[in-house]
Amino acid sequence: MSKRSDSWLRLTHVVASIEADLSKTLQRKHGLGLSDYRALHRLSLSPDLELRMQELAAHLGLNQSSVSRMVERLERSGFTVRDLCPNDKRGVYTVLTDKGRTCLESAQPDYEAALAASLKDHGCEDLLSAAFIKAE
Amino acid sequence: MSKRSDSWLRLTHVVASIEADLSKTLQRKHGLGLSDYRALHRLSLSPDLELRMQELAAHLGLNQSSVSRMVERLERSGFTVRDLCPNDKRGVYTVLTDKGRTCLESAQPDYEAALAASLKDHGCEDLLSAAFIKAE
DNA sequence: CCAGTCATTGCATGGGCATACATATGCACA
DNA sequence: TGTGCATATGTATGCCCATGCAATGACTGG
Repeated sequence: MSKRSDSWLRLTHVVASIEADLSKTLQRKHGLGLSDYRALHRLSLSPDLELRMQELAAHLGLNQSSVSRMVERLERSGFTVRDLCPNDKRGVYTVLTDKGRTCLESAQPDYEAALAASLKDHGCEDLLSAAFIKAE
Repeated sequence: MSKRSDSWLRLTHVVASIEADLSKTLQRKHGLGLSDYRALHRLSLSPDLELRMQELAAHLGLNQSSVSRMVERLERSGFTVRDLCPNDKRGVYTVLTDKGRTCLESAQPDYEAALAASLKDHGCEDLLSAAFIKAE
């Protein structure tokens, strides 16, 4: 009955479907999960190519423990290294490696392309502009 | 750089956050998962309060196997019962029980309220209307 | 009899919550 | 001033859950 929850359902389906597309593309072409890709991306935007776990978690919208394990994955793949924070011995920096940067750069075009294609596939080419008309 | 992927990221974060809110509300107040709630809802819309696994999967945007296990959960809680399809012995109907209908009816107002509140919290009160301006 | 369809099941994965542990910080009190 | 304790913060780990994929088994229809 509620128009609102009905629209919400549609929106979530579309978003989930597109996210799945992106995830599969990244996995297939680069062996990278969606969160992993986004983590690399975030790191690449950071001045020193490094972020603390919490910052990463906040940026990605993930739980702190999930990030801890994600970083473990990234580190196993050689895309990042952990670096102890000198000032605060509790803190841990995750630093993007050259390999990580290279991987990101190779994945980025595929990600962008897949996003554009998937949006189009779902007839949502103007969803993003519509969604953020008034955002800031 | 890409404005598109940037907006997409924002959108996914908002959606994920709201979905998490909804999920927690349902879990806390009714012991129901988000997919479970939506399954009950779909079933309630069906003429005979029943759907086959595949139909349910399609409606929910979930994998067939996920639905199979979800129905297992619902059945354990007494919200649905399985019913063999007479014409096609491969098929299985999932039928909403009275208990299931009751549970859904009690959860529905909370779901709607939580959705409205969460949308508001995220400053997305007009996201839905914006998103579907041109949809049909 | 064979190809396609439906549901279930084994397995792997990513995520969250609660907890543990190390460190930091602030505060009370002598 | 300094010491010690309580509390807060940062990360890692154990556990559980929902989901997807692939394989299986039952059945259908040509």
